[in-house]
Amino acid sequence: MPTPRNNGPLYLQFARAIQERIDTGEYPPGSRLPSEPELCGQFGANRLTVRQAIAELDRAGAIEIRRGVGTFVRRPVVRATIDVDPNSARLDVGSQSVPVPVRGLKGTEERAVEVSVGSDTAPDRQAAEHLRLPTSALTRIDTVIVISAQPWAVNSYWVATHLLPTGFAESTESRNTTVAVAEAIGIELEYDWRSFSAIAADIADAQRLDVAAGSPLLLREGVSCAPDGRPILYVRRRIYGENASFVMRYREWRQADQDSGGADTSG
Amino acid sequence: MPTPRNNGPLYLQFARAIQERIDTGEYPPGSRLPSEPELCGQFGANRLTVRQAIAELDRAGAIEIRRGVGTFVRRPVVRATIDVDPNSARLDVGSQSVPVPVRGLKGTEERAVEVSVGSDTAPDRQAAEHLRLPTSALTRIDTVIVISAQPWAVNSYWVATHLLPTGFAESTESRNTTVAVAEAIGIELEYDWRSFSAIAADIADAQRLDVAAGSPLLLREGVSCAPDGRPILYVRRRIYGENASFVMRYREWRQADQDSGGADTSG
DNA sequence: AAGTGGTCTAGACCACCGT
DNA sequence: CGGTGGTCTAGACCACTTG
Repeated sequence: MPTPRNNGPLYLQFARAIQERIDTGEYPPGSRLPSEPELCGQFGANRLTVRQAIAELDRAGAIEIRRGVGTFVRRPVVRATIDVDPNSARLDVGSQSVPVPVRGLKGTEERAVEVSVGSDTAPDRQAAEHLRLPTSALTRIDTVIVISAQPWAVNSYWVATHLLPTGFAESTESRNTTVAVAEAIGIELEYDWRSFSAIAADIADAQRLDVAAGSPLLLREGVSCAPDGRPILYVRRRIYGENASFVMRYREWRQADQDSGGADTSG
Repeated sequence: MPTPRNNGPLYLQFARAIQERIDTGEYPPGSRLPSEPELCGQFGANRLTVRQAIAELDRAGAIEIRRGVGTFVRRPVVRATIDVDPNSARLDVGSQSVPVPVRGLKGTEERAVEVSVGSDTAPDRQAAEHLRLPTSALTRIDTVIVISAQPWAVNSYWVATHLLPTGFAESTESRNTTVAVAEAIGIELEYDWRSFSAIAADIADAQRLDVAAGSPLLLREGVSCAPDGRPILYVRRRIYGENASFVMRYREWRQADQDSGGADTSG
């Protein structure tokens, strides 16, 4: 009996209705939403339609679904902050020392999960462009950074195959890959550039990060170069969006202009 | 006839299967996927199940669905790059001059879409904390940046209500809000800090940006302060992830160390 | 055992796009 | 017009969590 198509599809109307109940405090943070059958009754709609509305709110990050338990209004997220300091970050010494302000943070490790030579996907071609080499000349190292037994980020590194000693891949387990690469090829690496953008988790990344496909990821790409400027290493780090925030503290830099040599905490 | 629950739900198996066809080049970029009925036949499953697999790939950004036409493998995205230069960006003069390398880029404007005083949602409380004022003392200005008639970003600005002249909201149409605020309150604004992270589009942002709820957005937050360091303005800009990438060119900064006063292109 | 959310089917009708 | 994807229903069975 609801208005047919005046206000868009039913499931969006329901999603907006529930969101409004959250905004007005009718469903406060942490509280349980009515169960799916209950909402079906309230809205007079099929369960699948109601579920579509709920899925919308879930993807939007407004609610948290706990299977077998119920659906709850999400509390505001606390993100880890990582400083990006252009003055101290000029030497690329990697960045495993993520200052994550989360309880029980022990055991940070970077595990290589896959090494491929000369593969040719879209990111491979992008890497080839940045390093000015054909994809066939590159080795790609995929790793996962695990913090407190939780996958925190996935990385892909590309470097010219001829620079790497044979058997390098096997030796990189549980190590900082950037440092390992720099040592292996005997070149001190500097930042060329770094960039930030937001992407959707593809199916492979979603599996490795244990999140839903399409989840927002913070993509941090960059090239590290030799002291003479030759591009050596292309890195693509994908971090689950809620896990991190990169901060540039302009005012602090201004105040401590002559200070230098701070700890590298750039992610 | 398919294996029941050994490899996870059917729709994920189908999604992975289709993704693999894309990765192997069986479905090259730009090509049309089989229609839903065709895929139902291939997989021997219900249309809704197949659609769930397709939706997964859509959210992951692997495909593009054109209603009434078909479903296509997406071509790699070209992102606009925006330089973040800590040396030239010390004065906050706003940043409407986004150098977007997209054809037909004319007409950039920032429209105020909503002004509220003393509202008290989660972001409002965050703003209050950053500006060290109660939420009741703040005015919030929501704007949309439109480029080539396309919504490009949504912004929320918070500033102490008592600093603003009465009737300010009506005068900000089609203007750079940061500049307008700075002029209105008669204070020259500097960057205090800026941060980048990734968030999911909530329902309101999704509507304003004309994207699906849950789409990855690049969140750029920050505080601008008076020359004496007092925090004045808190900004929250949400940009559709595929639209922008913020770049820090360390090597260029190193090479041109004494140069200063470049154009402000920070988004 | 009871209640929650997760998956899947069969079938229907609609909105959009191209020809 | 025919084919595409979008929405919706009714009903079934399953997996998970809690008591």
